Amino acid sequence: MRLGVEFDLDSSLCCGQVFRWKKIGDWWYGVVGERVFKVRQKDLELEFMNVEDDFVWHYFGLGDDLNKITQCIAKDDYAKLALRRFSGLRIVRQVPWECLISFICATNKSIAAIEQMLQRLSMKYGEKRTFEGMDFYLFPSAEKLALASMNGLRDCGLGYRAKFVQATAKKICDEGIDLEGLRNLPYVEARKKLLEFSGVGLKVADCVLLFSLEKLEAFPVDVWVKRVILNHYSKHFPVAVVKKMQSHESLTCGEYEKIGAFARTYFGKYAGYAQEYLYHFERTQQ
DNA sequence: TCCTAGCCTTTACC
DNA sequence: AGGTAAAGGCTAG
Repeated sequence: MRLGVEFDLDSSLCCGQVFRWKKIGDWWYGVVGERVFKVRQKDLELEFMNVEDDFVWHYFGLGDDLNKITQCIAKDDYAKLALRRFSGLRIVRQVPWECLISFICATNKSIAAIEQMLQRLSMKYGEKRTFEGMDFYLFPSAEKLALASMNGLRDCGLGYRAKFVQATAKKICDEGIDLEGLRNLPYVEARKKLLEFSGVGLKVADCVLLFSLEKLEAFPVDVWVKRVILNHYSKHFPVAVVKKMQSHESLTCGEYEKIGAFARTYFGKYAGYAQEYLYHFERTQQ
């Protein structure tokens, strides 16, 4: 596929929004829903195998007007630096179910640990598919995880997250919840529905909204984004609020909402894109 | 209504 | 080797 738009495959898959892609040589191998396929990029050429054009177009968010988005969120020198550093990074359209479970599991875990956990879950409970002589595993269904034993889930390294995963899977099965359908709700209402799942607070909900439900105004605030705010945007907050944010590591709900409200006012309706560039930039500045 | 403290497991990295 | 930080959430008070 000849790209008529700006895109960077590596940045998009390495910025911490997805956990199950694997690079072998210059090919990225992915499992999305029932599909197992591979993708590689050479400048303006995006090459892929075992998947259709329109799926790739939608999955990698190639329909997003990145020029417009970039202009919109380039509000200051720091944001411009991050935008330039990872130009072409796009928000991927994940499968909501896998995204929900992924970020429920992500609490208090580093990215390497999250990847390992999700891989173990998939190998244990997901269907095996063979592609190019290699084994890949679909992400397990809600039915499968709802029936999984607590010890089985804990063996995958989930720890206290096991009961959240099981309860969420059960709720989806029992109530026949259509996560994809949340795309049709406005941001605040879709968020309210997500918060009803156990193991889902404001941060996890925002990740699911941004990375799978196309709510580009969602602005997930984790420890890294909090550092970005304290180090580069503190002048936009009252001194008392900044002092309180510095005093303890985890955010209160009130502080979280204040940061989100600021981000949507300051960066506009594509605040989520700003978050992803800033997050990735902060993390790679070690 | 909002905030706080204590607790929840495991992994990776230093 | 031991300590700490890691894309946090739940509950009681």
